[in-house]
Amino acid sequence: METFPYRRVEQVKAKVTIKDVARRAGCGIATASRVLNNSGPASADVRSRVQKAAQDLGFSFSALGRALQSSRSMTVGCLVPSLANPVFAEAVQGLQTVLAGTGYQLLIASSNYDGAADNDAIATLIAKEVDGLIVTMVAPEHSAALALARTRGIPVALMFHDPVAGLPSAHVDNGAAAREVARRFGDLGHRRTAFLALRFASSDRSRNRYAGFLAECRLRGLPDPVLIELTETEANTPERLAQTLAALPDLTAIFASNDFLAIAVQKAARLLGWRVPRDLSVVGFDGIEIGRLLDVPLATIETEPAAMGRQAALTLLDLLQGGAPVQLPPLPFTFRAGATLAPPRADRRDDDRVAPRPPSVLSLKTDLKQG
Amino acid sequence: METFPYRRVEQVKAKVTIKDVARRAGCGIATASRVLNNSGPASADVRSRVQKAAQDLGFSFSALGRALQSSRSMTVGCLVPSLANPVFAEAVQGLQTVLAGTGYQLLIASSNYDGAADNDAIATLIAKEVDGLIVTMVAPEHSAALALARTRGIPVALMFHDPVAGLPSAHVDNGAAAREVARRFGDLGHRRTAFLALRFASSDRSRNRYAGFLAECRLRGLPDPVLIELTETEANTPERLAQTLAALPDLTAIFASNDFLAIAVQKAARLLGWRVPRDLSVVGFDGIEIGRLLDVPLATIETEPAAMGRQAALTLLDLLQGGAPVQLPPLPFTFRAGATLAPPRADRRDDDRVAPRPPSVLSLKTDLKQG
DNA sequence: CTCCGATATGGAAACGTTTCCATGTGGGGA
DNA sequence: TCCCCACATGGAAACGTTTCCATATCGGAG
Repeated sequence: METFPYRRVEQVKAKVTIKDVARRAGCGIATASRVLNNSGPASADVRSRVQKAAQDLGFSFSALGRALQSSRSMTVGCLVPSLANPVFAEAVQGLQTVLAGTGYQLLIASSNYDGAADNDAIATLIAKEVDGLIVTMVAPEHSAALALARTRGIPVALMFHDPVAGLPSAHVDNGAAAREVARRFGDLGHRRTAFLALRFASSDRSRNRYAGFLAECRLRGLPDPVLIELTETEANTPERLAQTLAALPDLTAIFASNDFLAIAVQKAARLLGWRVPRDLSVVGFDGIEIGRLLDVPLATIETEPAAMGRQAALTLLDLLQGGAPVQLPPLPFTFRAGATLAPPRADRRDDDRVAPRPPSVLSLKTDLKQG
Repeated sequence: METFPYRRVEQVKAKVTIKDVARRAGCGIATASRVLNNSGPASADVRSRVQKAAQDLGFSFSALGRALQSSRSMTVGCLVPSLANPVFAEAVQGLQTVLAGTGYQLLIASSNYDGAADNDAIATLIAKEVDGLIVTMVAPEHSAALALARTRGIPVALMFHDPVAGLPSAHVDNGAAAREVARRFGDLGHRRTAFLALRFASSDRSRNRYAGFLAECRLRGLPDPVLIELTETEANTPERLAQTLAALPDLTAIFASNDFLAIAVQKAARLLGWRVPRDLSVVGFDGIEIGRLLDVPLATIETEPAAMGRQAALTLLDLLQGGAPVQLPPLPFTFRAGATLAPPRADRRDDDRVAPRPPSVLSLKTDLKQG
C-alpha cells in the first residue's frame, strides 16, 4: 500500500466565479454574463476584455448557480433495477447517446430490484431537482414517488414497462412476444412446457410474458405451462438448477424469461446428460449478443434495449419541450431462430411417457471440464 | 400512436420551499431550517408547527439550494467508455452499491471510447460541481480536464487504469495477468501465438496486457506474439473474423483482450472447421459469467469489475473525507481454467508446419444453424 | 427588584447565476 | 444647438438553502 507524497497541488483558486471575471475585466457582473453567454449587447472593447479575463482565470460556469436561478438543472434522473443486467445497461447507454447532444446529463440510481429502494431513489432524484425522469421500477403504477413527480410537474417516461397510469413507456409488447413463443412450441408439437422466471413478483415484464404464454397455450388447448420461479441460488449454480429441472414433470420445452436463464438451463441440461434441443427445447428472451455466438445458438425473442433507451430519451425530451405525452407503439421484437428449438423426441410426443431417470447430478461436476 | 387526453395534472404547487413552510408555521426561515435539520434549538411548540407545516405542504429540501450554499453537491461524477460493455456496467453498479448508503449520487457520462468526448464529458461534470470523479478514459495522464479537476481541488479516482500521474486507481495488474497467460501457453508448448485487441490505440489496458504478454514470451524465448487489432466489423461478424484468422500464420493459441473477442474467435474457428482447443487454444480476459456456462467453458483471466467499482468508490469516499491519496494494491485476478486451452496438436509443435487450407469461409454460413 | 446567562427566534448575508430595470453615453436628425 | 433614441453598462433582485449574529424572552440567583 503506497501513500503518495503529500502535496497540496497548486490550487490556482478553488473557485473562479463570474464575479472574478467581471472584476478582472473591470466591468459589472451583468455585462460579463452577457458577453460570456452572448445574450446581450456589449462593446467590442469590453467584450474582448471579458473574454480574456475568463480565459486567464480559467473560468467556467457553475451549473449549480444556473440551475438555481433558471430552475432547470439540465439533468435527467434515471432509475433502473441494476446495471449489472446488460439489458438495462444497454438501455442506459441508449439514453446516453440521445441525451449526449442535448446538454442533459444523466443522474443514475439503481434499486437492486427492491420495491422500497426504488421509491426512495426517485425521491432523491426529485430532490436533486431533475428536469425529468426515466424509470424502470417494481411497481410504477403504485409508486408514491412517481405521484410526487407528477405533482411537481416533472415529466416521466418509463422503460420496459407496458404503458401504465398514463405514463408513456418505451417497451416491447411482452405478451405478444410470449404468445409467439407459445405458437412456435405448439407448431412443433410441444405440449408440456414451462416458464422460468427469477424475481417474478417484482417484474411486471416477467408476469406479462407469462400471461401471454399462458393465454396462447390455452388458446391452443395445450396444458397450462408450469410456472417456475427460481431463487438466485438456483439461477446462478447450474448444479442446483439441474436438480430443479430433474425434479420436474416431463417437460419438452422451456421458455426462460431472459437469455441468461436460458443459457443456464442449457448448462444444467448438459449436466443432466440431456441434449438440447433433442431432449429439451429452450427459448430465451432479450436477444443478447452472446446467444448468437454460442456453440448451439440460442433461440430467443430478440429485442433491442438500446433502442428502448433511445426511444425513452426522445419521449422525455419531447415532454421537456412541453409536448403532450404520447405513447409510441411498442418497439418491434423478432423471433431469433436458434438451434435450441426443435420438435420433441418422438417418444415424448405423447403425454404419458415415463420420466427418464437422470444420471446422478452430483457425479456430474467433471462435465464442467469438457463442457 | 395514442395521445393521452390532455390534462393539466393537479399540480398542487410547482415548488414548495422552506420559505413556504416557515410562513405556514408562522416562524422565520432560520427557525424552520433548524427544526427540519435538527440543527439547533427550538421550542416544542414551534417545532411541531413546523413539522406539521412541512408535512401538509409536502415539503422536501432542494438539493440545489443546499449544494449552492454549502458548496457540496453530494454528487459524484463518473465517466466510463460505454455502459454497453458489461465490464464497465458492472463496475458502475459496484460504485452504486457503495455510494448508495452515503448520500452521494452518481452523475454518469460515457465517451464511447472517444478521447475527445471524454475530456468534454469531464469538463461538464466539473461544471455540475461534482464533489469527486471516478474515471475510466482514453488517456488520463494527458487529460486537460483531469488537470482542471486537480486545479479545482476535486478528488479523482481511476478505475481499470494502472495507476498514473499520482491518481489512485482501482485496477488489476494487467501486465501480470497477461504474463500468466503467456506462461500457461508456454508450459503447454505453444510457440506461435497472437494477441487480439479491439481499439488498441485507445485502451491502455489492452496495451498493458499486450506488453506483459510480449515480455513473458520473450523471456521464454518464444517468438513475439502477433498483434492483431480488429476493426469493429471484424469483431462483430464471425465470418469476417474467420477470414482474418484464416489468413494468419499457423497460430496455435490466441490471447484475446476480452471475453467477447474470445467467444467470437471460437465462433469463427467453428466456421473454419477448426476445433477449439484441438486446433486452436483461446484464452480471454475479464471472466464474464457467460463464459462459464458455455458448452466449451472459456479459459480466461477472471477479474471482478464490481469489486473494482467498489474499491474506487471507497477510495474516493476517503479522499472526500480529506484522506490523503492512497494507492491500494491491485485487485486479484485468477486464471480460470476452461476447456479452450490445451497443448497444440503434435503436428503443430514444430515451428514449420504448412498452413492448412481452411475450408471456404463463404460456404460455411449454414454452420450457424447447428452451431 | 435587578441583573445575568441560557434559550429561542428571526434578519440578513452568502453561495453563482440571469435578467429586469435604471442610468449613462453617444450620434444623428431637425 | 437641442432632443431623442439606440446602445452600453451596472445595480439589484431572485432562485433555496444554511448560518452568523443580534435581539428578545425567561427563569433564577443575588
